[in-house]
Amino acid sequence: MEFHKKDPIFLQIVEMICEKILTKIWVEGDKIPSVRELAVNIEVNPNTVMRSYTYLQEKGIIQNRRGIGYYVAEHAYDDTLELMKTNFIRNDLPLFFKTIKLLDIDFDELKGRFKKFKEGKQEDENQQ
Amino acid sequence: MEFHKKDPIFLQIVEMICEKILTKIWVEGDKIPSVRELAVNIEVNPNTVMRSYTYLQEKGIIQNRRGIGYYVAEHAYDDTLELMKTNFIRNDLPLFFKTIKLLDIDFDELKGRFKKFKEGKQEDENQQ
Amino acid sequence: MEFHKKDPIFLQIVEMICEKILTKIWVEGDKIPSVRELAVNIEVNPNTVMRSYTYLQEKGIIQNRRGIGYYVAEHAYDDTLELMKTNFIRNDLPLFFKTIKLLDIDFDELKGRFKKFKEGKQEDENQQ
Amino acid sequence: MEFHKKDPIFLQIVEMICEKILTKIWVEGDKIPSVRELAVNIEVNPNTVMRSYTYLQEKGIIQNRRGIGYYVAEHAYDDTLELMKTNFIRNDLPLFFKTIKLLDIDFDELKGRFKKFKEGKQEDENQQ
DNA sequence: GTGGTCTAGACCACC
DNA sequence: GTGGTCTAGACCACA
Repeated sequence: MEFHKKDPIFLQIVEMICEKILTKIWVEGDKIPSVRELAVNIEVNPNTVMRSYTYLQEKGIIQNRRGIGYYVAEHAYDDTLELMKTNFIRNDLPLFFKTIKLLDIDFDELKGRFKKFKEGKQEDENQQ
Repeated sequence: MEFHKKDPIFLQIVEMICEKILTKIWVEGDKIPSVRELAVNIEVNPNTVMRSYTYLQEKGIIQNRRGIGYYVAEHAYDDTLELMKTNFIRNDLPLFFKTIKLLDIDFDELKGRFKKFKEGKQEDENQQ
Repeated sequence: MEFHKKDPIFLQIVEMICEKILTKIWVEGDKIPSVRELAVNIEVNPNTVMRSYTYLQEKGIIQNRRGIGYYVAEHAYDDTLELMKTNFIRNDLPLFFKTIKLLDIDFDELKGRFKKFKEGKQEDENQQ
Repeated sequence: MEFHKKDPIFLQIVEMICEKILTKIWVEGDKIPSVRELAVNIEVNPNTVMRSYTYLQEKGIIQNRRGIGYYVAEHAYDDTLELMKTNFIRNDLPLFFKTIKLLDIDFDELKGRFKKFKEGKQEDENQQ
């Protein structure tokens, strides 16, 4: 897994997990990889993965069964969607709008790009 | 000037300057405030302002005339626009699209929000 | 480490690091000293070392692994050589030639001097 | 006149004057431009020119006749040559040698370049 | 432990 | 007056 340096790594892991849940790759009740296992897979310090899991547990998206492992919690899909949506609308969107306006970018042109993006990424979707 | 703590202050200063240039408040050849002057104005340490100026000079957006001060460089407007635009398209846009798709947000609804945003900010526009 | 005062210290540190890379004392993938460690070693403020590292990172010669430290980047040797060589040919050489011509210095005599220089420095070579 | 930012401007002016003397464009006894005149010509603060003249006067290369102006001093040619030569050999040459060695540049190839340089610049020589 | 940012204050060379 | 560099020391987030 590759990380950009804009956000902390543990948040990028969180996001990766949220994606799995939103795309129904992982559904409620599924066991997710152990801290160590994931750490090895994505070549990251176990502490960092631990931090991601703790974060997600606090948000109620995953649950720990002691000695067994972490599981996708009940209502995880809805909670994740809710969490990311409010986050997006509160934080990302205003900045996004500000930039579009400042750079004088045509919103309709963006729509075209978005369509292409959706189609172009179709095949990659189930990888990884 | 107020700073959020998501980005480092010196980058927020950079952005502030870029905005001045993009909105033509500062145009090519204009002298910009001296390091110390700006530092006092926005209540920040001169080192921090210095860092912003150095950064902008490396990008070719401002230029130093020795012993005199910093000036908005030639082609600063075009360079700034270019720089921010490619940056936006390469980095922000893909992430933005990815999130919209993942959260299944309606693009046309966004357009409505954007219109409101633009109008809502109308009155601030001519302040500085 | 001793510094002359013609150039800023942080650039002398940069040069020192480039030399280590060019002489293969440090090779691609090597971890270089942490900011604090080097700062103590060469008796300089950590900020100054930080500045050197940031500079080198921008040039793509070293890379940061978050929370771990700085490493000599891929192709660092080639990049460094390339960077210094073009720099030398574009900036130093013309000035050098201009001066030699102006002072009417014999080029072949210089060659002799250079040989002596090379031999005279021979014993220092393997120190660090 | 254009200045690079490696050296202070006043030293670049000094050098420019030395060149005029070494190329015999200005010879002993010649009146050189007044501080103000030169300052206007090369678009520089008069104080800066003044500093150059003072510097040269201290070195005995130009002389001030009060109320009249500055003149190229006796033995200016020899003194300039001497001054620049020792300067070159003491400061520039060792650095130059060090770099050539580090970058593993062939000295004989340099000689070829120098020849070309000499010829290529032939026609520019008497301008300015 | 690592880097990264910031403040405060000093000193210097240059214009 | 201007920028530029450096030190000292602090604080923070991240791995």
